[in-house]
Amino acid sequence: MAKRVPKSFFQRDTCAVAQMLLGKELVREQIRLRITEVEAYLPDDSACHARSGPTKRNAAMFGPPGRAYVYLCYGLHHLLNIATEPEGVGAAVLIRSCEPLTGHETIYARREGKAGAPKGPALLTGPGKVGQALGVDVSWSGHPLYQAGGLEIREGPPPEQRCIGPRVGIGYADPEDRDAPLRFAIANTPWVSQRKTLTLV
DNA sequence: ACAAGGATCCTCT
DNA sequence: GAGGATCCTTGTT
Repeated sequence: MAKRVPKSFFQRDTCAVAQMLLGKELVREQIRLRITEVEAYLPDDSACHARSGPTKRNAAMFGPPGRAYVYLCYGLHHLLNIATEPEGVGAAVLIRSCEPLTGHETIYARREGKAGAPKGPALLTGPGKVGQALGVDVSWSGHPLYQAGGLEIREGPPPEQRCIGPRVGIGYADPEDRDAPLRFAIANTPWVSQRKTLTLV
């Protein structure tokens, strides 16, 4: 298995971390997911949860880089983020989509709803689905992703080509933040949500 | 103490 | 393409 991404990887510009996360692997127990789509949430960003300063919910965003920030969205979806920037600065990268590499049985079991787990990319293209597949919840906020145990990020082959576009679901943000090209995805893969809004880089 | 709204997903038309 | 589910967080009174 590939080695873990070191702590130093996360201590740099949030946009750089977001783009370099494409192709890396999220590993928990027997599940391995290739990261295919991410979004950057920056300091001084009206779309970022940290925009109003630290709170009980977003505290992990202000913590040291390389740790998980998991929060509950719409009362039912657990969204996985990775804290970036030095301690005291509120910024993070949201994991939007993944391609399953191993652990399909567990993923299917966790994603199974009334109609069963969907076949194909609908299985994991969306941040709520990724959180569900990995079995994370808000208690994972603050968990280090650069050390053994629990949830880890490991090296993987970088994408040959990338896509870029505006972020999803942030209509409440200021126009300049709402339209900022801070969403990154691997090109030429079906494991990406909302592909039509993306353009090749 | 209260009201408002959300970094989504799924189903139905 | 549109709407409901569902409940916690946040800012305000």
